[in-house]
Amino acid sequence: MQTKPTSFDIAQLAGVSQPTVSRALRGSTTVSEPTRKRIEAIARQLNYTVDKNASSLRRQTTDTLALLFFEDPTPDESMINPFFLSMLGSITRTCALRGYDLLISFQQMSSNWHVDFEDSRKADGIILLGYGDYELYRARLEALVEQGTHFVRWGYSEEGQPGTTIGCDNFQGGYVAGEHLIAHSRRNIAFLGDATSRYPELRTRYEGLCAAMTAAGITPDPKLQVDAITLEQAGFDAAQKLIAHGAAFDAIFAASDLIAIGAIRALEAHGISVPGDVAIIGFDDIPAASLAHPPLTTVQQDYRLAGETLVDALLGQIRNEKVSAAMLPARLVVRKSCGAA
Amino acid sequence: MQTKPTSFDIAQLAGVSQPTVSRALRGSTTVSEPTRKRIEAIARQLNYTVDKNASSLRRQTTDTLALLFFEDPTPDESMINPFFLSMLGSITRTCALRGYDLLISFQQMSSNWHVDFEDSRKADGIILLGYGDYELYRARLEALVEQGTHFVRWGYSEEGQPGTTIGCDNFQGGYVAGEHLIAHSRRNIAFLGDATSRYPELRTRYEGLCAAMTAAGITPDPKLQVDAITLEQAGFDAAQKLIAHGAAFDAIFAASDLIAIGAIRALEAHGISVPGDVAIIGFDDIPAASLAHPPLTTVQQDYRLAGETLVDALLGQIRNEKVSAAMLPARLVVRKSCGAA
DNA sequence: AAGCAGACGGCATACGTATTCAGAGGAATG
DNA sequence: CATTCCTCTGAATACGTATGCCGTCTGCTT
Repeated sequence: MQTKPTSFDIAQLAGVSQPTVSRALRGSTTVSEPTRKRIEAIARQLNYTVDKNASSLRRQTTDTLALLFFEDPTPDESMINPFFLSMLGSITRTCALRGYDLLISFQQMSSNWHVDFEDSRKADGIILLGYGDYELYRARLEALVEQGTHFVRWGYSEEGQPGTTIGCDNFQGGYVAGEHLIAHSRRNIAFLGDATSRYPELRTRYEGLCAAMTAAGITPDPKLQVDAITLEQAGFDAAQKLIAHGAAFDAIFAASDLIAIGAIRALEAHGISVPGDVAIIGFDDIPAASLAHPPLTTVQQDYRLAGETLVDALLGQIRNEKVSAAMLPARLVVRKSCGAA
Repeated sequence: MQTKPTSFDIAQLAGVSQPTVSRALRGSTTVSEPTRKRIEAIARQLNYTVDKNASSLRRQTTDTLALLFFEDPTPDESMINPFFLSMLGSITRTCALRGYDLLISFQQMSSNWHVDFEDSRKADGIILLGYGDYELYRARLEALVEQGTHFVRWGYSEEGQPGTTIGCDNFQGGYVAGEHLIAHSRRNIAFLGDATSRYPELRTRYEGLCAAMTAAGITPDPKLQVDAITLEQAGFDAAQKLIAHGAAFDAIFAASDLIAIGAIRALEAHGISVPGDVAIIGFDDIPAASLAHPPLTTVQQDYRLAGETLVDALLGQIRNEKVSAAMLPARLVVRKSCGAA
């Protein structure tokens, strides 16, 4: 068995024509029961599998999706946001269930990924995963739309935005975090995370927090907000800056778990106890959150549902269905770092 | 521009034949400089990309590798060994550098993955990633070899094993961990990790530890070895068992960081201080290791080199070069949990 | 002036599958 | 018994690219 068997080989052995083999194996069309059985038996015996390339070429569809990670400040691929890694598992799983293969790629923002997948018929559609400077790639998204490329994005969802976006309800997540802290008598809540338009997801979390504070009659103090991107080191630095600034605070809401973990490290270095002096809540519920010390209370994004929703939205779009943006709920997971029971 | 441009379209516009276009874009063969320039200009202008399926079909090669994760005790894809996730980044990166796409798939051991990739010409070769019951899939590996499928495996490397295996020097890793603990006056070193033949990687780490102890004149105590697979909960349980057993120990070498982290949790629950009462060293250097409390001293596997080596070995095999197994060095990363400066 | 090599590029075809069209045979119907 | 209508299957072809083979034209040699 040096050379891979083709549908012709099977046809010959079964005493039928190649098209009949194709029909029999592909199901649907009219092939008599005995013929089909015979063909299937021979196919199994020869270990036959349909040649993916020939099939894709003929059908003009690949049954493959492409997953594109891109992250702005990632010099090293080891620093991929752990939350995205969790989602990866869910996405591959959903793809497999739906009968699709998954092509994966990490990209620099600068590369011309937008030409590279559906154009060359490597994939039927693209899933975009990554935070980053939104304005930088908005033009590219628009190009994708114009080009008729199928894609969905994870992230911040906004009116009039190109393409379909699936995201977590960042505002609500920030709100429940704020509520919880306030309910446990914290009043001076700091926010560590970028509040500029570069990272709309993070800013929205901040807005949720502010809304919760305002609702409780507390005025958010702009001095208690420090920019940080989603890296542990950024969290550390931001907390340093916050402390150095001198404004009093009894709680921190971090825009991500990594930031929170970095912040804890900084607080600890300054002899500030968590949650005694300062309560902390993170965002994402990455695997490391429960390992942190103290275990991190955090706003959980349902990566499982997220992956599933992304894949199904993309498949819907490929089938030319009307697909709309979706906002997934966020849920508070209470552990030790917030000082609640 | 509704329909994707083909090499015919370009040919027509350039006033040449389709084969000339193919030759011009593919490089190598004889096409005059001006013609090539002209063709390239038109191609760029039309946003032309080679149809991957047609090209693969014609050339009988896909320029795609498949990455197969499989893990024995993984009910949930979120529990993928973090070390493998780190490696994923390195593998995708190397693939991209080498001009290959990467197809990714998580598999149950029970599925018939071995038929599914190279057979159907989805990929030119397969990278196998995952610990697990070795005997269970040895037969499948042999089938792959017989079938002439190109593949490389990450893991335990043994004489007479089917296929090419790249792995970390687990023995040496265990040895340096042992040496370090002994050098810091720990004598009663426990090992948490499976020492059966089901997980040869873990057992080899244990053997390395034992060798170091023996070299220092210490006789390893079998009572201080408790089976555990690479999960945090397993580490917790194993440590519980170790404590309950009553034998004295002043150090733990855990077969993986997850086990170590679980063990720390168990020790802490029993009021045993780390590293005061018990020093701990893990294995892998997963991202969470440095976040653990105390930060975990661990034997680092170079995931970066590992991914690169895997990809290059596979590509070598595909090019029919003689590829041999490789053993990558392990390196001790000293943090707080071992009690050294 | 005739021959010849070499550079360039076209023709034909193959890769393996899926689908359209049409035809053969049989059953059903009048 | 003739006609119609299915049911099943084969012949032909298209998908888009890459490559072996061969022709042509230029320019150079003798």
